[in-house]
Parts: sequence; C-alpha cells; structure tokens
Amino acid sequence: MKTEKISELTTNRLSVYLRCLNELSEEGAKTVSSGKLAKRFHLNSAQIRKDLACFGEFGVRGVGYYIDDLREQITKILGLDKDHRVGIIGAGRLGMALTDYYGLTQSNFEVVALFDADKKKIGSTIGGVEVFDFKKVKQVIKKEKIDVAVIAVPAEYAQKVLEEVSKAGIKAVMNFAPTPLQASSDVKVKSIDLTISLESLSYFLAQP
Amino acid sequence: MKTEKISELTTNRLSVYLRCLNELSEEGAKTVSSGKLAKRFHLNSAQIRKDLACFGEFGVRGVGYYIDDLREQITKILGLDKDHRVGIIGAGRLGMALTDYYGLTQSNFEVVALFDADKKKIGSTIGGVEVFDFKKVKQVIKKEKIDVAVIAVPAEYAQKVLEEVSKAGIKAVMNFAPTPLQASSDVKVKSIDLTISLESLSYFLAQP
DNA sequence: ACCTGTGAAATCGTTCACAGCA
DNA sequence: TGCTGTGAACGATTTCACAGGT
Repeated sequence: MKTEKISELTTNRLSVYLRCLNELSEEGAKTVSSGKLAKRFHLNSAQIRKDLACFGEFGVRGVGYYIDDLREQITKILGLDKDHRVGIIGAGRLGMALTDYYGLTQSNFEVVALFDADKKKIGSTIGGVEVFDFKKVKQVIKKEKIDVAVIAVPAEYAQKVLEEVSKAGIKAVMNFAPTPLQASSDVKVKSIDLTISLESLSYFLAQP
Repeated sequence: MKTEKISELTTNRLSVYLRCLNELSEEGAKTVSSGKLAKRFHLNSAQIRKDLACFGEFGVRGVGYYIDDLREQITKILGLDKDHRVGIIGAGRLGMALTDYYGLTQSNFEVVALFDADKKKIGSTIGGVEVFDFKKVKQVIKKEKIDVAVIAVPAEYAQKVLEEVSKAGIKAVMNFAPTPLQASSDVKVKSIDLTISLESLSYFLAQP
C-alpha cells in the first residue's frame, strides 16, 4: 500500500476497471486475475496491480480478485457511494444535451439546476430541470446542495463563471469552454476541450 | 529540429499556442518571446520552445517569434489550412448539440451529415444538416467526402460503428461513447469519456 | 501452478541552464 | 542585452521480472 499522492491517471483508470468489473459481474464471474482483466480489456496487468495497490491489498495470491468485493472497494475509493448534485451553467445546446445525457444515464450524478443569463430561457424547464437566473447561482447552489458545476458557456465568460461558483463553495468543476481557467488550489477543474481534440485529429490526418 | 515521433501532448499544446497567438495578434502585437507567452498564459517557456523546435526553427534570437508567421506555421502543421468534413453518428441530443456547436463555431470543420438507425429521425434535418440512414453510412461518406467521424451513440454500438466507418475509409474518429474502442493502427481515435471525468471529480470530492 | 505485490529498469515528459546568435 | 535552441538533469509513468503467498 502506497501512501504517496495518487496520480489522476490512476483514478481515471480506476473508473475503467470499475466498468470492466461490472461487465464481468453481469456475466456471472466471481473472481478475476489482473492478467485476465488485462488481456480482455487491453490493459497492462502490472499497472492494474500497481493502481490497486495504492489503496490496499485487495487480491489473493494464486486466485486473483473477488469481483464484487473489488467493485465495492473501487466504488468507495471513487466516492461513488455518495450522490452528487450537478448544476450546469449555460442552457445552450450543449448544456441542454448534457442535462439530458445525465438524466438518462443511471448514475449517482443528478442534474438539479441549469443557469443562464438569457431572460427568455430563465424559468423554462429542460428535461424536468429548471433554468435559473445566473445571478442567483450562489443561493440556488446552497439551496439545492449542488456540489459539481459544469461550465457550458462561451469561452469569454468561463473564468467569471468559475469565480462565481467558487465563491458559492463549489470544489469540483467540469469545463467545456475552450479556454484555460485559473482556479484556487482547493477547486478541481477538469477541462474537456473539443477544439484541441479536433485539431489533434487534423494533425494526424495531415501526416504524410 | 527533431525528427523523432511527435507526442500527442505536443500537438495538443500547439492548439493552445495557436489560440494564444490569435489573441495577441488581435491586440496588434507583432512579435512575442517564449517567455512572454509563458508568463501571460501560464505555460513553461522551455516547453514552448521545445515543442516548436520539433517542427523547425521559427524564432529569432534576441527577438522572439513573429506572431503572424508563427500562426501560419502552426496552422499548417496542424493541417488547419485544409477543410475537414465531419459526419456525426447518432442523432440523439449529444449528436444534435455537437452539430450545432460546430455549426456555430467558425472553423475549418463542417458537419455535413448525421446518421441514425431510427426511422423517425432519418430524413429530418438539424441545423440544416440531413439525418441519413446509418445503413448508408459508407456511400454518404464517399459522396460527401467526409474525413472525420464523431461517434455519439450508446456504448454498446460504438465498436460496430467504428468498424463501419473504418471500412468506409475514415482515418480520424472522435468517440463520445463511454467505452474503449479497438481500431487498426492507421485509424486515429480520440475518446472523450465524460463518465471518467466525472468520476475523477467524485474522487477529488471524496478526499478528506 | 497460479497470481499478487513490488523493487528495479525502461520509457516518456518536463524543466533547467547555458552556449551562441542578433 | 535579450532571446532561441538544446543537451543534461530531473521527475513522472509504465513495464519488467521475480520473490513470496495460496
């Protein structure tokens, strides 16, 4: 068991392992070895063992891992045994699509509020979720106990939005605006930049 | 000038540099040093120089880089001097949102077709883009000269979709389905996995 | 025989520090 | 003096390889 800082690469992979285990569990398997997991899901077995070893000794030598037990452990490690309440800032197409996306997915993330500055949108509901005035973001976050914010506004407003939700006590933010954001160190920002991804594909296509 | 393989991290940063240069250019600046760029956009100056050095010697000692010249160079390197035609598979909320997103963004990526298996959707248009029967994906890709595919279908269909578009000659794929995909080595797949990102935020929130 | 957990080695990426040019 | 381009140092991550447990 490592006590060092856990890399984000490791936590990302934990998500992947959990998915793999869910699949195996549905097939009725009881145990699995890191080698089998690696082969089937195209991972590296040493890496699986190392990642898991950061959090404890979950395996049994000669046997492997008990699937349901390991699922439970990873669920706890990732904090997926607790529900999260999500607020999406920006009720444009992307915000709406994300609202629906998480509405459909059965997960422990629930979208409970949308925010926008556009008077025409405020008060309407999308997939059962109300659109609030962004000016009221702080009070709604408190009232609805929102703990995850999703930024789906144009790039030029993103930093301002981040500052407002931070002031309201949000510690976890997912950013879709194509711009880097400055956050204080106790706020975690994950950025998903579609432009960078597309341009990276373009680079690949441009190679001779 | 390096002749080694270029890391994806480098090409991703090239996108970022290009954005920064566009911003500076709009402000009327003519030249910029790696140090200035680094300070202003919170990057590392040595890394900027190293990244650029992979592709040539674009700078002038004692001066820095000529902004418009460097913009042109990076544009060429990333293949952004050529237009790309995008087909989105899956005309659900996400596919629709992405269609609009790229429709609004003025870029060299144009969404020219949507695909779905749902008879009710086939034939309709979203933001001026027609929804085609997925069975016709190969012929539409050829006819419309589509070179980038976006997978926005449920996870269980994603691998099948990838195989079909690969057969149609697509070499660049952006995948939004929360599942890893197997592609032949001449096809570039970029996956954006919202579930992994959210679960990683959940891990952060779960830390004491 | 099989499999975990883990040091050691290899690989990959970032940052430093400076020679050399304008 | 100011700045680039780059070898060298450093740090992070992945993979190997094997001791040790079942």
